[in-house]
Amino acid sequence: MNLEKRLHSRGYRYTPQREAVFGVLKENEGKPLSPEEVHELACKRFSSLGLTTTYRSLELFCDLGLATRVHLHGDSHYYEVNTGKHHHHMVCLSCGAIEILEACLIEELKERVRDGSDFLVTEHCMSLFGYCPGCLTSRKG
Amino acid sequence: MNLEKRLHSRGYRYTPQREAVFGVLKENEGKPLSPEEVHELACKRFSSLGLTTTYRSLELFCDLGLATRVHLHGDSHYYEVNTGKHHHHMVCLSCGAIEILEACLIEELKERVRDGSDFLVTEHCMSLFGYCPGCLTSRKG
DNA sequence: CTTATTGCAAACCATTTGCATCCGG
DNA sequence: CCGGATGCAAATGGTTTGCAATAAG
Repeated sequence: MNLEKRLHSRGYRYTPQREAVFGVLKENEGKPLSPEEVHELACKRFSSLGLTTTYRSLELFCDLGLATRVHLHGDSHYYEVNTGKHHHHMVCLSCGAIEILEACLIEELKERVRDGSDFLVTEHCMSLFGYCPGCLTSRKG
Repeated sequence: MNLEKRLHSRGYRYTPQREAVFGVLKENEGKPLSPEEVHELACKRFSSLGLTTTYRSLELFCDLGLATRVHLHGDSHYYEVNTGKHHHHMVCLSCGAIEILEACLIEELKERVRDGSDFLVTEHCMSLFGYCPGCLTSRKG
């Protein structure tokens, strides 16, 4: 289902601003972007796009399940198009590069939680930090 | 080693403000606190403590390895005294309660990363979200 | 005495909100 | 046309910074 139908099916309007923001997310699948970055890129598609609208669109897409918030070390938020594929991220502490990590041991961990307490786990977030291949080699260089 | 010696050994001064802030962290071992919360509690020990000083003390303690930043879903930072015991947190989405989770599968995950890419993992953060035993039972009624 | 530390006020910066205008349906 | 959506400007809230006064060693 495309963006227009998704929006209409939930009673929202299909606007060029939303199209621009969503287009940027899709084009950067797997690369978490800050609202600022999204705005800058989306302005190339719809030049008069306001930053406020960018924020509001990103939140809306999260509500609709079209995008997800990514929680990294930093303070600002990041957003990614929701592909349905569960994954985490590895962030390079040197250059800031972000790699996708498909491995996730949450199911095993949930088992342990279930055994150890009555807490019901419904969500989780995890990020790994370290050094990417590029920074490792140039450092040794 | 106590706080006074730790500070002096690194050339910092031992002040009642720092003592108050550190005391609050120690007293709340295992319970991540926001700077605001730390400030409020520390004021009971040193009433004229400024919020700015609280922020600066918390950062200093992290640098000295006496405290650690905790990364939860929310936007504000949390701090915890550093006990040396690695652990994560489970946050209740209903009442906000935070439970300590000692289980951690990072070593297994590092193995997988090592096999799958050249990324060198040095740090990680993880938080689980869900519902605590109390909220689960009261919800069922 | 010397200078790190403190507390205040002001600056900062990402994000949110109020509101008049605009435009999708 | 009508109400949701937009963009601007102003407000917000957590955090940081500048600076003169203070106090640790």
